[in-house]
Amino acid sequence: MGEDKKEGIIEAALKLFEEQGYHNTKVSDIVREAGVAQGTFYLYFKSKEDLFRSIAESCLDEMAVAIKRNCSGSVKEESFYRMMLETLEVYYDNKSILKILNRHGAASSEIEDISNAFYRRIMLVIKQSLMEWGAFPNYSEAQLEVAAYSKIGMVEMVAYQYFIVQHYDKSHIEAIAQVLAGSKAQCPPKPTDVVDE
Amino acid sequence: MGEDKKEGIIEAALKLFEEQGYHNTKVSDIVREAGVAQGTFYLYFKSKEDLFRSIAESCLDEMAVAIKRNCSGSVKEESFYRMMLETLEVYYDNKSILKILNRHGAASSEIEDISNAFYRRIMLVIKQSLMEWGAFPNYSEAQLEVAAYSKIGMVEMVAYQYFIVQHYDKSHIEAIAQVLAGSKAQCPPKPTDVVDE
Amino acid sequence: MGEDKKEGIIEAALKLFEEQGYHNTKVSDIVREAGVAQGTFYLYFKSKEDLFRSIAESCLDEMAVAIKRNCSGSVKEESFYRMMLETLEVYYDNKSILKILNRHGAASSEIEDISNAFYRRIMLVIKQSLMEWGAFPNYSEAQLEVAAYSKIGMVEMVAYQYFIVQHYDKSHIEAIAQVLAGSKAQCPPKPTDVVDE
Amino acid sequence: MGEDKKEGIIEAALKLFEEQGYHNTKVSDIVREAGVAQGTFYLYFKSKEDLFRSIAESCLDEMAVAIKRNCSGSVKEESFYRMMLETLEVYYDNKSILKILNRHGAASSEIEDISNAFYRRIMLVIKQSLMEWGAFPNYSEAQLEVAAYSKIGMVEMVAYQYFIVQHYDKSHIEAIAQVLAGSKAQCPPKPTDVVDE
DNA sequence: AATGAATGAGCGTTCATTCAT
DNA sequence: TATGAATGAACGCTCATTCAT
Repeated sequence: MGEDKKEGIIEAALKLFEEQGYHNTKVSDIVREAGVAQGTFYLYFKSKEDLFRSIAESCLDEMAVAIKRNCSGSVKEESFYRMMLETLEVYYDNKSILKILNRHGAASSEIEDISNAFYRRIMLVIKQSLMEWGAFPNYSEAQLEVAAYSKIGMVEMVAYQYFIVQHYDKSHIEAIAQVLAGSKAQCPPKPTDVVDE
Repeated sequence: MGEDKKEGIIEAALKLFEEQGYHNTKVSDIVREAGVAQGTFYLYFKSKEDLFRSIAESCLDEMAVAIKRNCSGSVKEESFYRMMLETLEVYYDNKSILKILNRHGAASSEIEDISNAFYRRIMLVIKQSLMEWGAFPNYSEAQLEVAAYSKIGMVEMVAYQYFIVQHYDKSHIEAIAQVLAGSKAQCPPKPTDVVDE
Repeated sequence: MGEDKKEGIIEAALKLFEEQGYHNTKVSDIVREAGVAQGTFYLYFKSKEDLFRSIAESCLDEMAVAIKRNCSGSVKEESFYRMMLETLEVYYDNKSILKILNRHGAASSEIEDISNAFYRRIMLVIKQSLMEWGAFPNYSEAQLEVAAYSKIGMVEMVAYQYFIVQHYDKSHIEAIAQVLAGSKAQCPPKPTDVVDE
Repeated sequence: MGEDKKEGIIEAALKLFEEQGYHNTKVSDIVREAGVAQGTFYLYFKSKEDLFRSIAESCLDEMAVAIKRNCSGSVKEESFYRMMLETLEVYYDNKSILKILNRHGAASSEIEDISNAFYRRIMLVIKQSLMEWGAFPNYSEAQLEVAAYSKIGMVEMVAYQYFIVQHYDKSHIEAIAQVLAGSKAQCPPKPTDVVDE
């Protein structure tokens, strides 16, 4: 039953942080949303920032694990397209944390560190794949890292622009991945029922 | 004379926002740093957020103008490399605002809108260039937009990782641009005196 | 068996109150120290203050009884010296409660009343003795009371200064009592290994 | 005008601390009593405890100065009687702080230190006088210190019992001092209009 | 224009107490 | 009797903003 409450607090916080950002969300908002008392919050988290750190940590870890699982070892023909696709899907599934961190910032240097560690982790996965594929045979390690970071940047920016700013749903992922992979497949036009706000 | 004070406040704020973020910087910090009185702040800015908006607006506008100037019309051989290089340089010169927005977030939906408008503006510049170059002759408008956003994502991520997280100086810009442009030139090894923290 | 737990709580509280004072000691500290659950506390005490009252009451009562026993009826030569000595010993043996009340206060008017009643009780014992000894044959009742209170003040201040502030051990009690009694016996020099802090 | 507010806060705090004790007095009580805003409090004091420390420090310092001024150098016939009288008067005039510290405790180890330093300071003044008077020619330094502390204890206890618990007014000071000095003068009976509570 | 003392709404956190098991 | 998760009222403190000078 205790873990139920903890889960409820995390879910409430995730929702509110996404909607209004970390600084605009009060602990009182979170506990009201979660249906628990003010004091209950502090049974499970040392502080509001501790909650955020905990959420960021677990979400980013989950993302890193998923990306690693999806992107490693697949040395097939369309490898790069698949990597983009799988990574986009992970970003889609975790757009809450993406939105929170991108729109509202890290809120503390500890969370910043966690975020930076996340990027480094993904970068290493991608660098590893690039090496295994022999994609850039004459690149140095340092160059491969730049290339890997640039792939992350591509995915993150389009994920942010299309999933968050423009509210695209999952049906466009493949078309977007094809563009990122350099393929020429048709990218469907922006749906008319989805308006930028 | 009044404009001197306004400039002083802006500079102080830019410095402090970069060092500690928007939410950790108090108006009292800004006026102390600027050497003016508390009340003077409100002669020039409606609120703390108004100051941030004003800073974000002008910095991003400056960046957009610089990128447009540097990236438009240059239909030469190494066009894409030049675009990456020029854009990286603009990012380097404006790494303060980049750091503030990436690390600490937008702090209000108005600033978010400004930020999104900035990306859209840059995207249009790049899309225009891609069209002029005939880089992707059979891409639809929508696909070109995805491609353009992905370029911005590349630049922004590497600019963040190398200029901000790893404190690279300007001397590495060309090498990084070459990787982003897909060139094979040697990327200089990470300087030993610069450590990731 | 329940009384074991009650005793444990009282001992834990006495220890913690002495170390950190009443206000700095949480009920959760006490139950942790006593090794019982939070709720158990309220089986034995109405409230945290009720516990303190209970402790103060029983300690002060014990002291009053001891002082009365030691100081009454002994109409011998060195009467006054013996009174000072015996009282100092009682204070020494109860320096915990002395420290709590002197350093950290009464914490409620009820406890204040208990403390005041204690002093009045001791005062009456001493007044009685003074009368029996004929120490101040021409003093009025009121004057004897002032004299009695002044004796208590003497003992309490030196007990506080030497037993609590300066951590003197029992071996100096006689020397101190001699000074209080106006005797000329040698007061041993302050031990060098005990430093005022 | 700023110092007016600071004074107002100090006076309000002194009054409320005396009436209800440090822990029962909220900052909101103090500012309401002083007629200033909540934030104004923190213009003049770092914290609630800082205010208490500041009050304790200045009151005790004032007392120490007054006692030293009154008790030093007067090597006349009735020296000891005068010392008791003057000291009682200082205690009477500062019964607020006496009441606060005795009834409600020191509230922090820093304030405890200030209090202990006060006692030591007074003790040294009294010891000095005892030496100058040749009151105890064959006492060691250590014995003189015990004697000095015992004098302070006498005064403090009777001051507490008569000025605070029993609300005696200034008219009884001389009679009390005579008893403390060992004189035989008549101590007036307890006034009937003043009741112990 | 410039000042800086004053404001007060608002928030994160604590902790004595309760109650279902 | 014993537990310990849950409660919620209460408080110290912050800081963006105002305004009399």
